[in-house]
This record gives sequence, structure tokens and C-alpha cells, in this order.
Amino acid sequence: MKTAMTQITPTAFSVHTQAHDHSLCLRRALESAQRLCRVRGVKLTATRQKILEMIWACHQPVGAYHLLDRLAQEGKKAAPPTVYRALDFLVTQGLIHRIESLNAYVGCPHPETQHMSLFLICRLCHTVAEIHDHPLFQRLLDTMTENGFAPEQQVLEIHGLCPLCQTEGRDADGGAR
Amino acid sequence: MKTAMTQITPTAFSVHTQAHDHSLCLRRALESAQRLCRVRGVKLTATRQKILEMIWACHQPVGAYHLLDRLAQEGKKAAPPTVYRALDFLVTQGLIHRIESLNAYVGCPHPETQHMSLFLICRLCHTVAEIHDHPLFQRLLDTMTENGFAPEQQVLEIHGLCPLCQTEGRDADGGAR
DNA sequence: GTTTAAAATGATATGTTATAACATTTACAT
DNA sequence: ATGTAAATGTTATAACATATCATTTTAAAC
Repeated sequence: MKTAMTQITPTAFSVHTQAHDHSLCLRRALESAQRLCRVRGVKLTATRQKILEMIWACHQPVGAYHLLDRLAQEGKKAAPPTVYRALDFLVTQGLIHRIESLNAYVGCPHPETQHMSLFLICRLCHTVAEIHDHPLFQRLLDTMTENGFAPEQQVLEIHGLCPLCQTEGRDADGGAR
Repeated sequence: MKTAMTQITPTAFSVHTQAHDHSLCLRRALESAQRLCRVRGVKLTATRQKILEMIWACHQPVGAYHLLDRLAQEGKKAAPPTVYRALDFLVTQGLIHRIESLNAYVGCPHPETQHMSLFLICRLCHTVAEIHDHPLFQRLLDTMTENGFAPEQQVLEIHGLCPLCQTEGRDADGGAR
């Protein structure tokens, strides 16, 4: 059913279609983050790791002030700059992505290398899948370079209904998954 | 140089590559807007038209509070809701587009019909070109539907350097064009 | 031409997202 | 132990957006 060369990671479409062991997502993300930061000589401090964990609590994008509230609930009160600094660090290291059309952040399932991503965002359950269709991306880049534009950053975000929400006869947010 | 089936409008790549008579863009936009609103039975009121004109003053995206300031400068002081209402109207009628990654708005060069758009945004001169590569869009939609996702809204925004800014040896904003 | 209902606008307040600026603490190489 | 860079804390404010209710305008019905 899927395009031959499209690369699908366990956390891409599967988050929309299958029950999955999310504790595995979280563990993998934390281990990757720790390893990558060690290799790169940057510090995954307590605050940064805490915020990474909170973002990986689900596949829904999380806003900065939501993170602030959650920190406050746990007694770790902080000011906005604290959260934004951690978010900047995590984005810079490729550990999370910012979803521009939601002003919110999601975990990146493969932070080892920089990459172009297309995000599929469900209007109902808010789950985000990150996909990498390299031939499609190449086609996009070709279109731009053929016309003299030098791309640097891509914002590719599609809002719609995921497979599950299409069939569940819902008309409002069905909550977290 | 360009892909055979890519549709290029006078205000697409040309705003990045050629000097163009921008007063023509503005005139066309206003005439289209007036005609479309008449046909659709909606009102292009003075405020709405004024804001449409301010957005069409250039090919750079304009923020809501920038519009507010400009209104104030002309003595037409207004509160934020006034501007946001006009922007909502113009977006709904397809007369302008919102650039999600900039929280700003640009004029739509062909508001007659709804359409998917890819925006090319120059990091230096801030000029935005709107392009419509239908085969590419179809490929994108196919990828999603093949995987069970039902797209409803697309945010396709590429940041980079336009042809002119690539060759002008600049390292900061070169200003409006 | 007055009435009336809907649409548009005005006005006030507030909610939400993000950063500037400067002080303090921590990590760690020397 | 000390100097330096990185990280964090703190305060204030900038930038973007909407809820709510009052008032005015528009245009159709009578």
C-alpha cells in the first residue's frame, strides 16, 4: 500500500494505525539522546532531559507553556526562558521538532542525522506522524533549485484525519492515545 | 529551466528574479477582490480593502500588529480585533494567505479558486513566491492517501535564499524590493 | 420611510507565545 | 583554588491572538 521507496519508521504511520508500546519510544528516545549528546560533547542536563521526557510522553505536540505548567505541578517551578532554552537546545540537537503551525514540539524518532520531514497532524487526536519520502523530497528540492531558489529550512505540515479518527465516527477530540 | 507542468504566475518566481511593475500586482489584486466579493455576495468593506491594500504593498508577509501600526500612522486607529477580523475575512475569501512559520500574511495572486500552495520565502529580502506544481502536489496527496491519512489543510513553506539574494553578496537584510 | 434582523465594527480586557537583559550558579580545565 | 565558559535563575516586557459585550451600519421587509 505504500510507495516503494518511502521510509517508514516505527513511530511514523504506525502511531496513527497501530497500538504500540510507547514506553519503548520513550526509552529509545532517551538512550539516543544520551548517546548523541555524549558523542557530540554537549550536555543533556537534568532540565533538558526532563523536558525531552515530557515531550516524549506522547506523540502529540506539546506547547512551551504546557511544559511550564507540568513542571510547576511537579514542584519544579521555572520561568519561560528556562523552557525555551531547553527547547532551543533540543531542536538544535535534532532531538525534537517544532511544529510551526501549532507553536508546539514533538520528539524526533531518528535524531542521529539531520533530515527533511513531512508531518501529518491529526485534527482530532492530535497525533503527529513524521514521514520521510525521499523521492518526494528530492522532487521538491529539484523544483526549487531548477528555479534558482536555495532551500535552507522546510516547513511541511499537513493537517487532516488519521486512519483511526476517520473511522471512529467522532466529531470532537477523542483524547490522548 | 522549469518543470514542464509547473504553473508559474506573474507573481510567483518572477518576484524573486525580475523587476516587475508592482503597481500592476496591486491593481489586479484589488480588481479581483472587488469582483469576487460582488459575485459571492460578501462585502469588501473599507477596512477590509484597506488591509488588503496594505498587504499588497509588497511581496513580503506582513504581521497583524504591523498593520495596526500602519493604520495608526494614518490616523485610523484600531484595536487588534479589527485587524484580525479583516484578516480572517480575507483568508476565508482566499484573497490572502497566512504564512504559519512567520505569523504573517501575503496577498494571493489568484484568489478565484481554492488551491494548495507552496511558499518560497527568502531569508534576506523576505520576498515570498507562491508556486503551484500540480504534479508534485498530486504526488504529495497520493503519499498521504495511500497511507490512510485524509489531508485537509497544507502548510508548505520553504525558507532559503531567492535567486537575487544568492548573488548579491549580502549577509543581512537588504531591505524591501 | 420606518422597522427590524443580521452583519460589521468598536472597545475593553485578557489570554497565549516568545524573548531581552542582566544576575547568579555550575562545571571543569588549568 | 581559580578563572572562564556554559547553564540557569529572575524580572520584565514584547509579540501574537481572542473572548466578550456594546454600538453602529447595512439592507431587506413591510
